Amino acid sequence: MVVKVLVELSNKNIDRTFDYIVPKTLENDIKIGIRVKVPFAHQELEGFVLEISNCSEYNDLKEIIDVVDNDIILNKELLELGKYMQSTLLCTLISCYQAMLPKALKAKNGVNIGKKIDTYLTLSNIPFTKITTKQAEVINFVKTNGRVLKKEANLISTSSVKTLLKNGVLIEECEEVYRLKHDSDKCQKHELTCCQQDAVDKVMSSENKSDVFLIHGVTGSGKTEIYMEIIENMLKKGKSSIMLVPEISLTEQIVSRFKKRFTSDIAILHSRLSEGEKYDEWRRIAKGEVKIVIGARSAVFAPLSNIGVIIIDEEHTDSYKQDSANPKYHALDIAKWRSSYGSFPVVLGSATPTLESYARSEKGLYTLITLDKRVNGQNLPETIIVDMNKEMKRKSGSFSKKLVESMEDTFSRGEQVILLLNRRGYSSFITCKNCGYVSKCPNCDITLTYHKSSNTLRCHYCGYGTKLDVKCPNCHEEAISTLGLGTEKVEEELNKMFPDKKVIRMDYDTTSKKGSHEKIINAFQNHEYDILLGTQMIAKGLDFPNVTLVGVINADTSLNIPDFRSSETTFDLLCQVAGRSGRGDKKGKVLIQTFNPEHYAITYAKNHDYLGFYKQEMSIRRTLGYSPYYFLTSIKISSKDYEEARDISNKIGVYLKKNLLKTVVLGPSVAAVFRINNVYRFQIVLKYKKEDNLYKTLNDLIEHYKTNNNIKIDIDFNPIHI
DNA sequence: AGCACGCCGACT
DNA sequence: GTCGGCGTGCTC
Repeated sequence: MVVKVLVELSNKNIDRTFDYIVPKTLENDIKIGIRVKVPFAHQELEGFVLEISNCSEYNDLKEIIDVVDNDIILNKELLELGKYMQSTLLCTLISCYQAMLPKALKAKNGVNIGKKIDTYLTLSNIPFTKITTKQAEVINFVKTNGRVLKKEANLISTSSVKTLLKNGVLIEECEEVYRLKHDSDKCQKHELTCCQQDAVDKVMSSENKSDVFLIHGVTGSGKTEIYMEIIENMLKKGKSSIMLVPEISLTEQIVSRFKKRFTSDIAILHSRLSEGEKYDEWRRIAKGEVKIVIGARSAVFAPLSNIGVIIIDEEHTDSYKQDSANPKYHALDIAKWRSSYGSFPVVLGSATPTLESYARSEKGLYTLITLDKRVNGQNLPETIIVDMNKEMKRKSGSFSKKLVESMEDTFSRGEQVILLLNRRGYSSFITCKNCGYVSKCPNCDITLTYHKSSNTLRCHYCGYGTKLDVKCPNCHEEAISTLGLGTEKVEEELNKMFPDKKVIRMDYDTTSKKGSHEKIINAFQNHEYDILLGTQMIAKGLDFPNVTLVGVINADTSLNIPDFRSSETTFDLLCQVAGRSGRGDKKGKVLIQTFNPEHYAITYAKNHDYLGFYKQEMSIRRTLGYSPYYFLTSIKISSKDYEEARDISNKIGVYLKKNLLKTVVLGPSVAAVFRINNVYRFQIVLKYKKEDNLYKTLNDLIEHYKTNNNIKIDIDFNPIHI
């Protein structure tokens, strides 16, 4: 027996299978999709069995060392999906398979996290003759309880338990235990409105078709109830469901709503679980013990069988696209592939769909379902734009008079306030008033951010940190001062302005500890605090009925990012955060402070006018030749050697221009952040509508440079940021 | 990704 | 004369 094995190393040079002989003793354990241990280039590696055959073209085969799994890790669907990803994303096959699995199952780690096993003891019917007092105690303990944990019986006498097992008086049973506990108090489902029921019916009518639905529903229009109803309908038909939600909105709030309705049929996958917990959840899914999976991006790979629907909530969220590591996949593409593989619908939901999705629904590729009413019957909150250009002349700090007054008003009614500031840390940057020096990271081309609590300057790219010195390192004057503002500084201002009001801050720094996210939300929910101040992570999904005022301290930060999607991001963010106001039965209000009061992203957000924004942004995208009118692909070329990076980038640019005749080749230019961790980065952007030569040309490019370890070529199709 | 093989500089 | 630098190339 010969097996074709894909080893765990992700390298273009070995992005193929290698043949191994299976020793007779292991032949019975071999299945396609399990992991095996093999000798490979003077080391022992793990790899996946992708094929079984009885011969090989290669005649000097080595033997596999061992079999790692009993059960199949990659089923037929996932094996095929990986190949699809490899060919469309131009990455290594092994990286695709590894992206599908919890870390504990990536080859190599398998050994470290084993299953957690509990051992139980029961009484056999073998008669016992001679027994000691201790043994009698153990037998009695087992007899009265029927089935006991071995470790509990061991407390009486370990040696007695051992003897009784040896003599066959006791029987040992092993059971895998899952580390996550699921509560099981059922909750009543809400009565659906006609609009909601209509949406459910539409999706259910495509039950066995791989159709895509786009639910465009204003914040508070009850999309979650629709999802739950669809899932329940599928459940009744014996089908399973996957629901993707953005990582940051995967809070206990949402999860408990689902757990209460679907009890133990549900598995949760998110980054705050430990590796062991993730592995357990994955095992429950793979064994068919659950029918519903809720999770962030990678949950789209959940090994469920008989899938009825994949739902992607807040589909405009950019974290559905993996953009840091390979494979740079978009969960939506994976969902679509699985939907055509298994013939079931995909449901996308958002108050602010991506232009791409909305354009597809206009073209008839997706079925559009619009929900323009909030379920509580409330209108969307009144939104006021505050022109900070006028305010600044009064030197009023970060807060306009209007915002302060509105806050006082809200507090006087015993209601709560959410403040959004899209910038963590104390202030944006540090500068010298004497010579204009700006502190930058020594490894990256990035301005350092000041964090007051630790009195340090930190690089948000590589994590570099240094103590702040009041003396300017350039001109040696004591003239260092802070410019701009961050959450820490605003918190300080708030404490001065409203000394009797309690502020809780929620940003990357205060939520990095496990469970702190939940704690903050719960404390605010219980009105232990009056003000929730945070970065964009407060904008999504949170539901606080007592919040009637949302203030956006500075709407311009996201507007000023040099990216073609910055208007869309800003519009989305403002709509999302505005949706946090007035969710209960009280009227909500939103205040947006900005230096660009006329900007269309802000004015359309003020009027909650998605379509207006959509039309204007689409016409801009059309003139500038961006997505969704053109496809974009970014190619990053990086090297520690500046000259080599530059020269090869130029060469690649020439090569691409010669081979891609229907494509606009932009660059090479230096990447947005030219230097990160002392690696120099260049970028080429391709713009095209249809380019038949694209994959061949890029594949040849990768082939050509795959042996050069000094140069890294990174391809990102439909990048989120360029 | 590792690790060996291989061909050139400063030392016991 | 040898030890060891890391450039190139292979891994069933």
